[in-house]
Amino acid sequence: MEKFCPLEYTLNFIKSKWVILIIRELSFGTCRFNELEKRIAGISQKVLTSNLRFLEENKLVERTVYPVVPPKVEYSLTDLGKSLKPILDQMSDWGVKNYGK
Amino acid sequence: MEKFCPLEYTLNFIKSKWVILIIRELSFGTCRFNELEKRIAGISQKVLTSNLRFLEENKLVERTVYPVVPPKVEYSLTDLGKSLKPILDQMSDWGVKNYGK
DNA sequence: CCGGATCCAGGAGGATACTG
DNA sequence: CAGTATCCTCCTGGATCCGG
Repeated sequence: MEKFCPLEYTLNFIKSKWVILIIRELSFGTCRFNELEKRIAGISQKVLTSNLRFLEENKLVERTVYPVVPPKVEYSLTDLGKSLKPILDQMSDWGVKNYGK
Repeated sequence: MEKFCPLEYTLNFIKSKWVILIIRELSFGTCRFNELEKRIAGISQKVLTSNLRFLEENKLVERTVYPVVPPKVEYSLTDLGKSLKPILDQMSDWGVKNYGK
């Protein structure tokens, strides 16, 4: 049996390039699927979908479906998701400061 | 051409489960290859080697070879490597606080 | 003691086409 | 608009064996 490692636990949520980009976009506010796809350059529909599912399962992101035609689905960060933001900000700061060293 | 993303840049260094464990071990002080292998449960020689090479290439870890028989090689964190520690600590804190939510 | 060389499995993610 | 369904490629990392 593996010992629980909080560091590894957290890493599992943010180790994906796409996940952190999604969290950053959603930190600006609620956003529709299509809007996310446009804002995150290079992401495919499949990858966006699977990453959003993953984030939803882990309660970092909330999904709201409006039963209209055409479909409308909105995504937003939960409080738990928002609580990751300081970590991402710190990582971003480190990148700015140490790029190219 | 891709735009530079500091967040993604930093993530590249710490997204590996093994890398963060190695950095954490080395944050306690200089360590030999064999010692690292024993302390990091479950890591294989190949993976430990390749991760250390990666960290060395990116100047996060320093490698010192003593030309003796049997071979002796010591690894330690550079200042750049040490500067990642606060980020790892913050991630660890988040894991402790939010595990199981 | 410290690796390098080789082979292999699993998962992330890209490309493309299709649908309620 | 918001996905599903397929197929395919690359990379991480596990297992094992060999060498200075």
